Amino acid sequence: MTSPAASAPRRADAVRNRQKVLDAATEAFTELGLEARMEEIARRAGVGVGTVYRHFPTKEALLGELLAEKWRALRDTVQHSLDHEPDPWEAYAGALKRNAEIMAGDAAVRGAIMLSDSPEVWDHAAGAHQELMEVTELLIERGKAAGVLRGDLQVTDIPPMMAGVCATIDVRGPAGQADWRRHLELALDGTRRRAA
Amino acid sequence: MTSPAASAPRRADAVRNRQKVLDAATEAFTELGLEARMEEIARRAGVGVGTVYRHFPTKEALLGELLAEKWRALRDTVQHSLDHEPDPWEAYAGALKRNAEIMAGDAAVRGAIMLSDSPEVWDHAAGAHQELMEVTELLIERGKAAGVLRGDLQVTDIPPMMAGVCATIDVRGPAGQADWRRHLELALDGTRRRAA
Amino acid sequence: MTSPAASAPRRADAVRNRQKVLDAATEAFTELGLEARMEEIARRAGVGVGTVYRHFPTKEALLGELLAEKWRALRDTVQHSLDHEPDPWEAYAGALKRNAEIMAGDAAVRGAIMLSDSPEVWDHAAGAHQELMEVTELLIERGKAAGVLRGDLQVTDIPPMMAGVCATIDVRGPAGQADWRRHLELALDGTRRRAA
Amino acid sequence: MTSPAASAPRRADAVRNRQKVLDAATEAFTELGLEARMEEIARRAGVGVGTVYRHFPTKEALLGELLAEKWRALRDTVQHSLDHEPDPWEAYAGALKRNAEIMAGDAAVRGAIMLSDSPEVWDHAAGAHQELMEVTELLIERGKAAGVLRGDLQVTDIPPMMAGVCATIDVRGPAGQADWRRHLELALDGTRRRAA
DNA sequence: CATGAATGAGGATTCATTCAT
DNA sequence: GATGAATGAATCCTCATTCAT
Repeated sequence: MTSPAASAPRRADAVRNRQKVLDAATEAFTELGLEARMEEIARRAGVGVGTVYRHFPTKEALLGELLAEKWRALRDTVQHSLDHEPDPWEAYAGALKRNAEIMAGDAAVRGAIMLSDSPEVWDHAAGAHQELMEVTELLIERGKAAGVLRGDLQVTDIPPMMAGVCATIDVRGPAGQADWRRHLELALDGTRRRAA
Repeated sequence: MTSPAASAPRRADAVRNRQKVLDAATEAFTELGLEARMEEIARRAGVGVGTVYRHFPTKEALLGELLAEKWRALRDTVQHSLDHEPDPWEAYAGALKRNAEIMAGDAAVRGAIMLSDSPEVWDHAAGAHQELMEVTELLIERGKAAGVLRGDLQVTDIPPMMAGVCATIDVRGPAGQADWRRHLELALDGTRRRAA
Repeated sequence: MTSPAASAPRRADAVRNRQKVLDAATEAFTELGLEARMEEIARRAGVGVGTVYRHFPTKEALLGELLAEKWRALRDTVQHSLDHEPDPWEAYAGALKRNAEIMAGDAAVRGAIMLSDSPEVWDHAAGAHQELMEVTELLIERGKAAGVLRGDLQVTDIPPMMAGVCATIDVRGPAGQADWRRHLELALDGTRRRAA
Repeated sequence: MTSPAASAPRRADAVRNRQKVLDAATEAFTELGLEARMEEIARRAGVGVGTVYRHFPTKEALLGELLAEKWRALRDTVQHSLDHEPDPWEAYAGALKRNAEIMAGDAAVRGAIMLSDSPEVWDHAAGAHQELMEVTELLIERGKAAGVLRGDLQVTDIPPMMAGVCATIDVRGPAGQADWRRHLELALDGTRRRAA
C-alpha cells in the first residue's frame, strides 16, 4: 500500500533527528561532562526531550550507542591498516596511534568508558566491541608472525593500553594534563619484540 | 575560659573523630563509589554530618585529603625502595608494583583520581604529590645511571603509568576486568633500557 | 471525489477499527489499570495512536464510551429481567446481581467510575445512564407494588449499591479483597421490605 | 550526656514539622486530589520538600501515615461507643455513622483507600487497621449477643460498608453526588436482625 | 483516513551543605 | 565542638496530544 518512496521521507526525518541527537550528545558530553542533562542535549539537537527519549530509552542507552559508534570507527581504522599498510609494525602501531587520536578527540566516549558502572552502556556496545577485537587480533597475529611484536602479546592487552591513554588524557594531576602520546609510545614499546 | 588542660582532651577527641571520618570515607567510597553520601560516611564514622563538615569543608576536600594520604603512602614505598633495595631495576619496578597494589586496594582514591573535574581535590593534595614526585625522581635517576632505564625516561612518565593501571582496574569492558598486573608489566617493559 | 461506493468500504474499516480500539482499551485498562497509555491501547488494537484519537478525541472520551457501553449492557440485563422474570424480588435482586457480576468483570469501567474527576467521562455516558435508570425504576416500582421492597426505596438508592460493590472489589485492604457478593447480599437485604 | 530536657526542644521542632506536613498533606490531597505534588504539600506546610521527605520517604509512606492516623481515629470512636453507649444497636450503628462522618470529612484518606494499588500504603497502616478491626469485633459481638444484629454478621462485613460509603461520596454520577447517609442507613439495615 | 514521530509540561526524589540548638 | 533537621536546586523520565507525511 505504501511504496518505499512514500515512507522514506518520514523515516528520513527520524533518521536525521536521531543523528542530530547523537551529535548533540557528543558535543554536550564533551563540553559539560557526562552529567550533561538530557534537556541540554535535546536543546542542542533542536528537538524536544521526548524525541531524545524516543530514540534512546535511557541516558545510558544513548551513551551506549555513542560507544558502539566509536568502536565501529576504531574497527574501521584497524581494518584500513590491515588492508593498506604492508609493514607489520607500522600497521599495528599506526592503527593504535590513530585510534588513540580518535579517542583523544572524544571526551564523551572517554567518559562513558570511565563511568565503569552501568552495564547497560557496555551491553549495548558489546557487539561492536567484539568486532573491534576481532580485527585487532588479526593485526596482532600478523605482527607476531613477522616477529615485531612480543610473542606473548594478546588482544586483551590492547584495551588496557587504550584505557591508559584515556586516563592519561582525562586525569589532570597537579602538573596539568600529561603527554598521552608519549605514554602511548612507551606502552607500545613495551609490546615490541625485544632484540635478543 | 578554657585551660589547655581542658581543651587537650577535646582536641584528642577531634583528632580521633577526624581519623574515624577518613576511615569511614575510604570504606564508604570503596563500597558505594564516589556517589556515597556524606551522611553515609558520617553514619559509618559514628558521628553527625556536621562533624564531617567541621573537619572537611566539602566533599572534595575530604577526597583531597584521602588523596594526600595516599600520595604519602606511595612516597613511603618509594623511599623504602630507595633505602633498602640495592638493585636499581628492582628498586624501580618493585616500588611501582607495590604502589600499584596499594592503588588497586583503594577504589576511593582511584575514583578521586578519575573524577578529573574538581581542582579542589588536586590542589589539596598537591604538596604530597610533589613529595612523591621528588623521591620518584631519585629512583629514576638511579635507574638511568645504572643503565637499566631508558635514557629519556622522565618522572612525568610515571603518573600516566599509574593512571593506566587505575583505569585498567576500574574500566569493566565486555570481557570484565582486565589483568592490570600484566598491563603494568608491559608498561614497565616499555620504560626499560633496550639492549643495543 | 469519493463516490459512496468507494467510501463505504472505508467506513466499514473505520467501524471495525473503532471496535478494535474499544476492545483493546478494555483489555489494556483491565490489565494495566487506567494509567494504561494511549499508545499501548493503539498497539493492542493494531493501529496507530492517531487512529485512536480519530475515534475518541481524548482518553476520557474513550473511557466515556466504555462507560456508555457498560450502562447499555446493564440496562439490557434489567430489561431482560423485567421481560422474563415473573417473581418481583427475583427480577430485582437477580438483575442487580447479574449487573454486579458484569461490573466485577470489567476493571476498566470500575476504574472509570472511581476516577470521579472528569465530567467528560460522565457527560458522554449520561444518556445511557439515564436509560438504565429508567428501566431500573420500573423494576423497583414492580417490587414495591408487590410488597417485596421497602416502600421508600428510590431508584437513586441503586447507584450507591453498585458503587459499594465496585469499591469492595477494588479496595484491597490488609485482608486482601473482600467478598463483594456477600456485601451485595447484605445491601440487598437492606432494601427488602421488613416483615411487620 | 544529654538530658531529655536538652534533646526535647530539637525533637519538638521536628515533631511540630512532621505534624505540619501531615496537616498540609490532608489539606492538599483534599483540595487537589491524590495528584497533589509533594512540593505543594511542602509549600503549604511552610517547609522545603526535603523536609517532607525526611519525615516520609515516599509519597506513599505519607499517605500510609494519613491512613494509619485515620484508622486510629475510627478506632477511638468505636472504643468510645463501647465504653459509653449502653444500647447495643445504638453503639453499633452510632459508631459506624460517626466513623462515616469522619471519612466523609477527609477526601485525602478516601482517595488513599480508593487508590487500591501501592501495598506500601496499606502495609504502613496495617497495624492500626488491625486494632480498628479488633474493637469493631467487640461491637459486633455485643450486638449479636443482644440479638440486634444478624447472627451471621462478621467484622469483615464492615470494611465493604465503609468502602461503599466512600465510593458513594466520591463517585459523581450524572445526578451529582448521591446521599451517602441514606446509603449507609440502608446498608446498616441489611445487617440488622430480621424479625421472625 | 492512517500513521507514528515529535512535543514539553509535569512530578517524584536525591543530596551537598547550612545552621539553630 | 557536635548534632541532625532543614533546605531546595537539580535531573531523569512519562505520556496525552498534535500534526506533517
